[in-house]
Amino acid sequence: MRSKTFENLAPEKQERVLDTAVEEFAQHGFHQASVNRMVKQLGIAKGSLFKYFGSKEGLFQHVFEHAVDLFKGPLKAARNAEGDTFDRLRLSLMAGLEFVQQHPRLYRIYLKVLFQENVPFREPFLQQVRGYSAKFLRPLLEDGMRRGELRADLDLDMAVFLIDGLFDRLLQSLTVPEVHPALHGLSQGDARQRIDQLMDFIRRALAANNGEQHA
Amino acid sequence: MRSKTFENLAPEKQERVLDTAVEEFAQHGFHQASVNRMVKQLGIAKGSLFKYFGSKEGLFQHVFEHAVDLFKGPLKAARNAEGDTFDRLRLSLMAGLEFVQQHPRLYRIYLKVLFQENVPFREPFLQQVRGYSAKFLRPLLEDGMRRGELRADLDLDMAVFLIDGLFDRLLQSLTVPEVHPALHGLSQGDARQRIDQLMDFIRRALAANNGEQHA
Amino acid sequence: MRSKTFENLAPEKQERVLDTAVEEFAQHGFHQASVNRMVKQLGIAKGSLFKYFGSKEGLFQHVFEHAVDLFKGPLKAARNAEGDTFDRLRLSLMAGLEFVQQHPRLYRIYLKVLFQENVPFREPFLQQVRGYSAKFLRPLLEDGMRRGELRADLDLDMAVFLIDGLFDRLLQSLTVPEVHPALHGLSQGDARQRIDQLMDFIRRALAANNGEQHA
Amino acid sequence: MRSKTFENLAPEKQERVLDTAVEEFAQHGFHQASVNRMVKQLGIAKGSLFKYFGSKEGLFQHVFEHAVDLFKGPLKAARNAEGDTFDRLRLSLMAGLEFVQQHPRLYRIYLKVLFQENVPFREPFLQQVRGYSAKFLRPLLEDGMRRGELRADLDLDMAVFLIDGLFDRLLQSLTVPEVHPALHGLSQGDARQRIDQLMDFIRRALAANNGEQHA
DNA sequence: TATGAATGAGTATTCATTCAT
DNA sequence: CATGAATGAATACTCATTCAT
Repeated sequence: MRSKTFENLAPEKQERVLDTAVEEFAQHGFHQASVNRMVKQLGIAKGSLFKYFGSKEGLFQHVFEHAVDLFKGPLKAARNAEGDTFDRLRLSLMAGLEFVQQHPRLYRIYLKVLFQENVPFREPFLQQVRGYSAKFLRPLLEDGMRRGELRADLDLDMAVFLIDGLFDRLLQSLTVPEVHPALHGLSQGDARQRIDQLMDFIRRALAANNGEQHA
Repeated sequence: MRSKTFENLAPEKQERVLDTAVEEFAQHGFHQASVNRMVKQLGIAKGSLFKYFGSKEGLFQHVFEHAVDLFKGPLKAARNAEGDTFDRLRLSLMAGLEFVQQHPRLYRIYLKVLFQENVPFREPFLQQVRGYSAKFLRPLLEDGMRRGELRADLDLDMAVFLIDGLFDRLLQSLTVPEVHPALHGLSQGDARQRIDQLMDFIRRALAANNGEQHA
Repeated sequence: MRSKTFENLAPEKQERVLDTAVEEFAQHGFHQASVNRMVKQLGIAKGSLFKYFGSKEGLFQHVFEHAVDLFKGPLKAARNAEGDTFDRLRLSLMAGLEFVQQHPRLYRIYLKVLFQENVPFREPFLQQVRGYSAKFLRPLLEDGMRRGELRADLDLDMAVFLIDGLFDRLLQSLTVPEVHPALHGLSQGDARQRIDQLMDFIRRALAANNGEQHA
Repeated sequence: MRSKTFENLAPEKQERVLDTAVEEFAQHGFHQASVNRMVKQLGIAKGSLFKYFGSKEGLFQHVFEHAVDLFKGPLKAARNAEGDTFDRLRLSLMAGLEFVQQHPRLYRIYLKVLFQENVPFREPFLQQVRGYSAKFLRPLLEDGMRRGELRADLDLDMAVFLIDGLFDRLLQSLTVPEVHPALHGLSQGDARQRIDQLMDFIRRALAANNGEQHA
């Protein structure tokens, strides 16, 4: 969707456009976001933005692709992590936390899209994120079972669901004020403690030996 | 907000109006919902709807209050449930499941409101729902600790957060297609099996004796 | 326009309806007045008001006729006043002042109608008020000329215009805040003084002997 | 309030828009004026008018400012006039007359605003017009007293009120049909005669020597 | 290539009036 | 006779999109 016109722009201008769009979409979601506000904020002509992206939808897609690109880094790092299954899970959670802390607006956009129907690129957007579970979490757990670190009777679907859900919820709680005010805005140390507690829960629920080595 | 005019209407008409509004809000959320579409769908004059509720906001509030009323029943049933802590947790989850299965659109509205800012009555709406954890889940867990059914070293905040998050996620997965397609639309039996698996996780993570009696 | 239905009402109810209408029209003028507000204020059904008067216009006409009726009394008193021309002019001004002080809302309605086109019954309304000059002021001045109390070279049209305009302006200034704040809300004594000053002006301008006997 | 968009328009289009707005506001007053009618009359899109002025209120403000600008010219001319106090008063009346004859619709708007509450910019609007008396008429009369052309016992407040009221009334009568049909639409010569008569009245009422030099 | 004026279908909301009960 | 639910054309205003300059 993004035209060559946009790619020919000075990189810093491209960045400014992207940043403004991210801010607007994060604050208002797709439908309530206003192209008027964006061009006003940017100080460029309305026609220009449409030349760059064709439509509001195209602009949104650009933001989406950018977010996916940014997410690839931490994911790859987590994928290559070493240690036992739980160590690697913990690292992937930390990677997620780092991402949402560095890109809170992208995370907000994702959360807004989650339950907003009629948002363009919603399906590919969500599939991409779900790909995390399918392509990363599941293999990790399969590996954990092969190694005997996880209970042999574990239902993989359900384990993926459990971890995915808990991780997601914890990230929301730690970063988005309105979901669980109680856990929001913890200090670095407290956040780490919550993460440890969560990992403890997961170990107890999933580990082969009831997580006793953990004590 | 709801005027006497509306209360004087024939009950079946009240129901039709409510149903149409629920459908519209569930599909589009508050801002994208269109009063025009609603009156067209209902076949009534635009002025009538505004006579009934004063404003789009008033109509939304009516829907919200209706939802809260509907939710009180299952909640009360769950509150009075007997058995050990895990039995009671399970029953409350079943109550939640029954509610979202019978009123999937109300659940969708709630989910849309969660991450939509600028929605009227958002705060009271969410507080009402959060009240579930605060007034119901927490006392239940406290009771479980007193009885010695839960680990003595359990952090209550975290336990509430964990269960609340998992229950919410499971309900989403079982009822809202776009969140976790894999778990959506299971047969009754399969859904029950998923619930059992989830309860097993929770027991392992929380029970005093590592849930061994469960085996 | 006023139906028999209305005339059959209990007099105190008739009065309440009239009073509410006067208040609404005085506050908002004809177009901005709201029938909704009136029936709400009155606690009667909307249909009833329309039964009584047929339309908003009919209600306005009723108010108008009521105002004219009320105005007849002071006018008659002023007409029968004794003394020289200037004494009688002064008494008619005092009569006008008393009227607008006792019925400020009716006066406000008149002022709103003055420059509001598209107001029903505007022409008859204004003609009725103008009748004051034509039927009362002009004969009084004619009489004054016959008696030799007024300059023989006086242009009657212009004299009527002058007095009418000044009286009207003074009443506005003394009773309606927004026209001439400087003169509004004077004490009884000060208002009387202003009236004396005005009469002095008029005597100087109109009297046969330059108003010297006045000193 | 007026946007750059409007200022960038071709001057003749700006004029057409302004003219249409003046016509609409003069005919109907602020509240009854219809933006729909204006754009229909202009043959432009509804959105355009709102781009130009932001709101109906903004459009009204533009008209108001335009009127004030137009009024500055005649006022300055009157201020610099020479001659005795009455000559200068007469010239200022002539200036007013010329203005209302050239811009009758602006004068109608002013008259409508006078007794219409809830009109935006009403207070500044009226203050601006009242400024005429405060800044122009009063100094002129003070000067007249210093020169000994006016009676020494004159109450200035009252004199300002008198002249202001009479001038206003005369302008209304000469230009707005519904106020005093008798004086409306006079020929140029007749109008001039009326003005002379009015000035004669004023001289008699205010002059030091009872206006005898006038005979 | 950038601009920004123009568009027009869309939004929520109001209100005098009608008429079946 | 009184009621008040129903009407629908009207209101001011928004906004993504187009296109001539």
